[in-house]
Amino acid sequence: MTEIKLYNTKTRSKGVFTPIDANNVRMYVCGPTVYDRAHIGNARPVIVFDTLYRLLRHVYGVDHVKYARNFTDVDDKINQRAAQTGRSIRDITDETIQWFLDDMGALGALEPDYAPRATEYITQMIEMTGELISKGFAYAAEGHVLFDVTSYDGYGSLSGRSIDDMIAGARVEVAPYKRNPMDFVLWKPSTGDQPGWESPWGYGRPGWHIECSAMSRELFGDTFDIHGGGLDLAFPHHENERAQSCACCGEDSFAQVWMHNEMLQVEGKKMSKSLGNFFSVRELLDQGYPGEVIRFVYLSTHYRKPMDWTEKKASDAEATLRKWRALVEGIEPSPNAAVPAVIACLADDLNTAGAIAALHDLAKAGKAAELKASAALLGLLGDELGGWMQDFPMQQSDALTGKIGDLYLIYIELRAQRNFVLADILRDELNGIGLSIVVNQENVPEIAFKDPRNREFVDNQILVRKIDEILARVNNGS
RNA sequence: GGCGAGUUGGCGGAGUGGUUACGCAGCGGAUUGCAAAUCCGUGUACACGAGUUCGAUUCUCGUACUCGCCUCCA
Repeated sequence: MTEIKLYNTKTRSKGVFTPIDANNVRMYVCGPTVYDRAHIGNARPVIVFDTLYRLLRHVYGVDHVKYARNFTDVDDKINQRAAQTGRSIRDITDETIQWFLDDMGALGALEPDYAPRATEYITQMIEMTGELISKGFAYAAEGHVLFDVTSYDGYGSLSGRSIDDMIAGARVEVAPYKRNPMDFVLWKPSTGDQPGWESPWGYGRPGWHIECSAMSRELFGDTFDIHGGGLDLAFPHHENERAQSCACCGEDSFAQVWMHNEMLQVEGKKMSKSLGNFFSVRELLDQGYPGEVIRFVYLSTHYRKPMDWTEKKASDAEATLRKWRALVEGIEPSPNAAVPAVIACLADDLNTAGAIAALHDLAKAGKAAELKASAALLGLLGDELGGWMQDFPMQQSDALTGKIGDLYLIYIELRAQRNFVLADILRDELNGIGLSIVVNQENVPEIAFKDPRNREFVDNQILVRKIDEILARVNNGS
């Protein structure tokens, strides 16, 4: 069996992954708060852990791996959105969840085995909160229930912080009902217009962190294998999750391996609305970047390094995928033809960049079946993401098609007359307006759009006019 | 202030105590009317200083710089 090594945030080292039960490998990944379209940063953990999911299924068998990713559908941002728009919370969360699934599906992400919604596990959260109180790790005060961070010795060990240092930093919400400023909310009161549930501590709603503890316990039991998410979640979210669960269920309970992906930047800068480089996955897709290209770009950088989204990378990725897809077209890979070199890279703490290099080797050697089977482990070159190769978003008008036909005939004629000077001028001019004309191996010219997704082409009339101008100049020259 | 990560050839980006990453671009050649595509060939890079070592880009320490988290955030 392939030996998988993973970097564990908890131990700050890479180690051999040994599942608790190889027949039931369990992975829990923090999913989105559903109030808006997923931005491109949200996509990183989805793609990273989707790739890990594929590897685990490859190694342990499809039926022996379970993957859960939650939807946080109770949150003040959602409440705010509801208040602003006058829509119901359920309406907003339903719609956003579907968006998320659609957008991530477009990136080739498999759907997890479980996609629990927080609001469907309130009972379990209330139960766990009560358990924490009775075990002396939490206390009720003014309608709130708070976790007492000083009651749990291991608090801070996951993210490498000490309570004293953090209090010194003094960036915590101070509240009169807190015994310690670092104490965090398990349950809080709701007023009339906020979502809420009856509880032993009054009408209220859960704090953010308790949902993952309660849901992973319900789905996976007190202990499971891998917990993943973005590095920004390490503190406070994961620290608090772990404190709750380990306090409640025992020190060695909860996740055995903690994995965190690094953050994403755009053209070298932190993504932010003020810089104007903040965009959703949907926007990227609508701009014409195929989901597979986006996925390839993400996988080109190791998940524990900051990743920069750039147009250059996207166009490089597209060129590579075009080549590879041409190579594997019509190839039926044998199910287990994935190449050891690729598997070995992925098994080494998900070295996707190394795996891609190994795929390049296969492509260079012309090993199409191996390439296709190996790429499938990274969720690439499958039929489900291949549509973009045929896509031709630009609609051609009859007038444009006719003009291109004219150009084609003229070019052939010029070459037949061996009037290469004029033929080359025509070609250069066409290049200038985004049309390429290339003579193939059979000596037949082919006209193509250099960038079929170029927005300027949407207006065919402009292109027709430009072609007319070129034709006029060429005719004058003849 | 606290915690952490990074600095690799023109660009992107892996990895390794001594041997070619890989991709793109570039350069040379084949091919072509010229191109494009394709094929062949080509690059000795690892922030700086010190230490460990027979030998360090790779380990240790320090310096500089960059970045992230500590507040909702993947």
